[in-house]
Amino acid sequence: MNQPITAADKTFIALRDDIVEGRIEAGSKLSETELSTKFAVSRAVIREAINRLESCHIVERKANVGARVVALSPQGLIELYQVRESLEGMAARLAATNMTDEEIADLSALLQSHFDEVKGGESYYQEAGDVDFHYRIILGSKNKHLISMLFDGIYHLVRMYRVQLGMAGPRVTTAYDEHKHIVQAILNRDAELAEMLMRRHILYSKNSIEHKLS
Amino acid sequence: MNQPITAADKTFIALRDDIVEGRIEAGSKLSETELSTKFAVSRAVIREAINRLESCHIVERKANVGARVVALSPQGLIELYQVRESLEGMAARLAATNMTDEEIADLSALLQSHFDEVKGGESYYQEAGDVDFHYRIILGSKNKHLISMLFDGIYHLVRMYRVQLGMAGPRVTTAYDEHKHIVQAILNRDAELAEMLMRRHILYSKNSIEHKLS
DNA sequence: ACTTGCTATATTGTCGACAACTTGGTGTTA
DNA sequence: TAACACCAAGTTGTCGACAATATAGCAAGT
Repeated sequence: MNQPITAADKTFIALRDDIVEGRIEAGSKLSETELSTKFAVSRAVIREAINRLESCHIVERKANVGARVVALSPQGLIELYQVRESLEGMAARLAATNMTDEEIADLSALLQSHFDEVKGGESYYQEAGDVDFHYRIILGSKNKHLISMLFDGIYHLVRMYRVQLGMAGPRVTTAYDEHKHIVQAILNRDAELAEMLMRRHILYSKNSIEHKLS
Repeated sequence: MNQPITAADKTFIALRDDIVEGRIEAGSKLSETELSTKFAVSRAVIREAINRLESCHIVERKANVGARVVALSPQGLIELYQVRESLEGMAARLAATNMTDEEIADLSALLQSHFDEVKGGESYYQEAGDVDFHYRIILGSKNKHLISMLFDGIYHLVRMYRVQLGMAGPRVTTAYDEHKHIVQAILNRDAELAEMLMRRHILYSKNSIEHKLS
């Protein structure tokens, strides 16, 4: 799926991006016929794309009625971060035992490059870097279910909230230190601590966002 | 979806049960044409059912090649229980704050009925009761994502392992005590403890299963 | 005016046929 | 014999048409 092959793949990704980026607004109805003309594919392809979006929890469907883009709400965001805390905490725990020394070294290098950017005054410790950090740890868990749940499901939703509620990326200043401590715990193969630190990290992140929203 | 409406709903559920119960064996290929004759529906319906099975992680699909039922492995079971530990732990934590007094009372009553059964010598503290207990706590979390991930995704897979690797339900003797302590923690609104106990409970369960397998 | 029931319309669900792709086998060549 | 190209059969992907269902609007009755 990294290389979209079929028309349904491409349509799924295009539609998902349209929704996540807000070009199709949250809560709006998805008409199959309308979309099929817009994307120049048959309704079967659109239906498959919508089905996949549904399993990502990006749209909701009712039989014989149709599909709507999910509505964003503060409550929904909180629930999302609760799941993130749970899953990514476990991912950090597993990563501490399952990552190879090489992978940990790479992770350290990534962190160092972030440090250089922050120090350089660019303060360009933006979403891309943060996401990359979390990605590596999730992959490091080597747990198929964790990986797919987070990558295919949760992360696009998180991004949708980020984009549409206009949060300017993750917290720049303190997040770096938190990342550093997590890497240190993984380096020490301290699974318990890695999980705890990751959960705190996400909890702080959630609190920060809630604060911005209020 | 509780009441399957469309043909795709019914086919999805029928197919899922066939796989979980082992009537379609793990690792086997799913031919769309073959299934469409077997269930007397069009291939479109079969395709939708298979798509949904894929998002449950019950089958795996490769573009232009087809779908296979997932293969069961000790490693897969371990990964599954890691996710369960993570998610159900969080569910217990949330349940401790989000369940109503009434729901907690019902949960206590359920536990009591289990106690009566165990005491009555029937030792009929079987899967149904165990599953019911966990269901209520998951629902008590009031977290949509948690609920759907566990109900639609994880639980059918767990059941598939249970049936096909022939594990005779959950541990009868000690599980009751663990359940009791979890309920007590929820009753005390002690979220922290509830999570910890639930995680232990699932961890023990995993260890018990691993022991049986070896 | 409000409710009730029907009808018309539009949308989703299902189907069978065709197109595109993978795979295994065959034959050719070095 | 090994390697390569190609062909054939079968499977999946895509399409347009038809059937079933929901929704909005109108009409009639109280």
